[in-house]
Amino acid sequence: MGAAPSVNLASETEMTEDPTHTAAGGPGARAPLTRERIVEAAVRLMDEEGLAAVTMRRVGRAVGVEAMSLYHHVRDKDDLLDGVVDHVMRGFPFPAEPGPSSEDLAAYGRAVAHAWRRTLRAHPAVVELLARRGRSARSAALLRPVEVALWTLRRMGLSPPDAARAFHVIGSYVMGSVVLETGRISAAEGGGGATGHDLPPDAFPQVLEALSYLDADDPDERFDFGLDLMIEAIRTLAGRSREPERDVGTSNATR
Amino acid sequence: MGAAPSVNLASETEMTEDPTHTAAGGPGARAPLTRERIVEAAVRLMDEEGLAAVTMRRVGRAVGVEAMSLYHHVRDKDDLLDGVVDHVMRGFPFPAEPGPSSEDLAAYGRAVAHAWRRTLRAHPAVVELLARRGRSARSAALLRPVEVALWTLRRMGLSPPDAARAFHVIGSYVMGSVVLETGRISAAEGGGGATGHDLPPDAFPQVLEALSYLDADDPDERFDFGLDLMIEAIRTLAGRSREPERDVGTSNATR
DNA sequence: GCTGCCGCCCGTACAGTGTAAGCGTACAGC
DNA sequence: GCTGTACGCTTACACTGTACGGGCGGCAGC
Repeated sequence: MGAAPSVNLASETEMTEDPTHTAAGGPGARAPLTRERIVEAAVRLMDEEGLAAVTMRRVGRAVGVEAMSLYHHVRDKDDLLDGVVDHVMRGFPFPAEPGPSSEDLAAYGRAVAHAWRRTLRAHPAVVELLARRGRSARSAALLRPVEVALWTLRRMGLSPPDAARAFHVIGSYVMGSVVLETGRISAAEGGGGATGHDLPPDAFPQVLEALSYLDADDPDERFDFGLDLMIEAIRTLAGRSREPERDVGTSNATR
Repeated sequence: MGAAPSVNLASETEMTEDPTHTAAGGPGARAPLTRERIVEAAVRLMDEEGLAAVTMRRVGRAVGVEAMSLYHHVRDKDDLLDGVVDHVMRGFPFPAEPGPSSEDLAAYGRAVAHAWRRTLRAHPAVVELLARRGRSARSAALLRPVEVALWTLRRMGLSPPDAARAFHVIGSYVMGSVVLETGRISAAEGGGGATGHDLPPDAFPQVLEALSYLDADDPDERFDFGLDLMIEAIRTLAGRSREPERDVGTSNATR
């Protein structure tokens, strides 16, 4: 966790926030209650109890304040959620700069994809937030990793339109795998097949068999399986795109 | 009071489903209000105004009934949403049976992926529902397309564990692409950059350029670009898997 | 006919949501 | 001292899901 709050004191969520106005009589304000503290509390709540638990009143309680007091630091709830996305993306673990060789760049691309995956899996609910707001939540913290990913694809030899396409493909894959996996997880812990109708045992044999394999597999290896596939394809595509020797970056858009 | 629905609201309403108490001479009950009608109204509401608009009261109004009356046909709201997923998946457009050749099977696989994509894009909110409930919503209507997809992969020559993996990869891609695209769409129609801070013009040049390409591209072609990539990879994987003397262990086949 | 009965629908009520409006108070500058 | 301002609190309103109880209509038995 790159941007982990060093304070880390709490260990207790809900009520631990003390009055705090007893502290120093100095010029300091009384227990700041900054926007950042609010956002951090919201992130914690989201990670621990899901997006539905992120409620103005719950967040307020977590920072020791009434709900309406939050509105002095966030415009409304959407603004708070934008702050949550921003805060999470500010923790994006950028990999170390790559070398110039094709293998280095491929490895770097893999590392960037892993960083995305790690970030999203650490806070699965942000996927829902990203899907919900789509384009409106475009903070610098969110765009920087996108920029790096696109830059990497260009460096691997893709033309601008191909880089955009490749980013969309890989991004979709990363996003979707997080959706599928965390959906699975939350359902697994959710209470042991509550709804009732278990699947009939003999219909859907393929599904039954596949489920056992999916459960047995390591999700990370499964993810790499698909990722390697795409990176390999990108390298061939790049090679084709670079055909006219030095001339990088022009045309060759449509295959 | 209860006997006079003619005076009843009817004013604005959602869309005034149907009169329900026409004629009334026959032996018929008074417009059954079956679970199916409720689910259909919920789907319509979800498609037109988003998942947040699916409210017991709103659904009730759409079928001409008070909210509490719905509870005689659905256990609770989650049950209703399960019904929504079920109803949508029952509309899955199964492609025609394939021939036995490898090309036919590949084309069939493509068609199945397209059917998934079409179904999800027609009702984008079900992605959120699937992600939220994950495993608990496993009706026959949902599992049948999964079974077909797995069956197709097996037919293409994949071993059971490879078929499971490939399904996960392609499924993630389909899911993710729908998330990205519909997120984009809903944001585009959502009100013209409401939040405020537009991105600084010169930072993130790659992002800016990529956005223009992504907007210009046809989403379906972009989707096919990634899909073909995966199907091609599957065919090689299948060929390798079916060849006994060639050891499958090359780095990404079996791990 | 009448009398129960029972499935369906409604009205009311309660806890919880986001947030608009106004009040109280502690500190800054004078 | 006084005053303006920033911040937190209280109250209030329109919503949400749903527990509870009551009423109305069509049925079986007689």
